[in-house]
Amino acid sequence: MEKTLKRMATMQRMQTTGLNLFYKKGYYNTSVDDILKELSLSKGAFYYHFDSKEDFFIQIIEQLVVRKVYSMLIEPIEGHENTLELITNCFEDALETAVHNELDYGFLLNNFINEFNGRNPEIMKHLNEILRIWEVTLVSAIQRGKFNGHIDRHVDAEGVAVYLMSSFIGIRTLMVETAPSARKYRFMSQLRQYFKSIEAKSENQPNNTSY
Amino acid sequence: MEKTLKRMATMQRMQTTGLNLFYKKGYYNTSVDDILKELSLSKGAFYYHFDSKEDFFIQIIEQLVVRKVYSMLIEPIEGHENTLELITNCFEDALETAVHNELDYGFLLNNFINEFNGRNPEIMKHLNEILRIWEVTLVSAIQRGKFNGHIDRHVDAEGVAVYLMSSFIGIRTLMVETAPSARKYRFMSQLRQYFKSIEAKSENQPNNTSY
DNA sequence: CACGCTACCAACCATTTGGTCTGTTTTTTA
DNA sequence: TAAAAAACAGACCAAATGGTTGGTAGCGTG
Repeated sequence: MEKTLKRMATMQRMQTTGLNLFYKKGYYNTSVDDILKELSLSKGAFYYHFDSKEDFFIQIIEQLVVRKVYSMLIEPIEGHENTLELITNCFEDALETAVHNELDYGFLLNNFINEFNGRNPEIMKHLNEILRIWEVTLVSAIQRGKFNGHIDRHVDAEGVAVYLMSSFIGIRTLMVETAPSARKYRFMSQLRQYFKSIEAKSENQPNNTSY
Repeated sequence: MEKTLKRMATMQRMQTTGLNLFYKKGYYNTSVDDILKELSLSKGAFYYHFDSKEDFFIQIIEQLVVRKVYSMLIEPIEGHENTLELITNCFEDALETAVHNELDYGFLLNNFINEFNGRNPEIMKHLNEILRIWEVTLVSAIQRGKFNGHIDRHVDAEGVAVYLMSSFIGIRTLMVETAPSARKYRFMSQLRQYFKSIEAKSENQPNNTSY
């Protein structure tokens, strides 16, 4: 049964360095030969494992990009503690990782979305799906927060989610070339300011009583 | 003296359709021939007027992109009225334009920045300069607001500016493929919510008395 | 009207691109 | 251990790319 073991190993190697190069130089600006050169592999190997460059990239999205986004932005906010604190810490961690990343080219998802927008519907389908999951996760986190009494009952969960996604996408772009650490700090301060404005008013205590 | 009139006319034609195509398909994914075909011009014409594709694009930035950003995001917030209202209206208008644009590929600046980030320092210099001007304009607008008593004295002008830029860049990406109108509406609602949290407390009336 | 200069044409070039194809090595299976 | 299948090598191809070059309409000026 494990005859596919070597196959999977080389496929993963290809996908890993493929993603790195696509992230660094962009999809259209990275040739298949570029990836192969870095791996000391031949064209034959590549087209033995993948149908085309596009097929290759879609598999990268499904295998690697999805997981990165999950571990970075989805799972950290799925807990049942104070929602706003979870999101704050999640963003803080994600941005801190970016600061310490020597070679940062911005938010993976944002870069690819911008590259394929209106150009490759097939790939956009996959990228939009990831965005959708992120949005759903945020919305339900906010709603949990409202239910738990941490967030004001009147806030629009969808609105907050869109606003959070927007600001995150944007700050990742702004952090690439100019003062990433300072910008991260300023961003987080304002995020906390914003969160204060949607918190449940202090007189309404969290209704932990309902448990 | 006006013997250069025809020259400038064709150069502008080239730049206009060039920008449209670069915006639509991306810089690296648009060939010089693509632009020439749309104009029914030849290679000779192009390289008679411009040194290279890169030189061509830099001139486009200086001639067209800068002006678009100015009229869209800079000038509308340079007035002396209530700053937060100015910014709100400015964003509202900019996003509304995007909603009604049949073929919207996102925020021009964001698309190009993502494409050239860490790849073409020469072009990034120009794009970062535009961002810098936008930031400076926002910061001084916030400071005017603090001075005029519309904005709380304790807010960090730099922080607000970065936060505003982030969210704007991000929402433009999110508005491209999915429910632009709804997302714009939600975004604007949350922006107003955020602005309320940095407004001067109502007990401190705007110090129009100082005039 | 001839001269010269601007603005443009179009064939051409070297290189790179995604992809194919034939063959060789390596591994599994009988 | 031999045959069969899997994994890979690398030469090859057509199309596309940014850029070059020699030539030529058209037009203002002497």
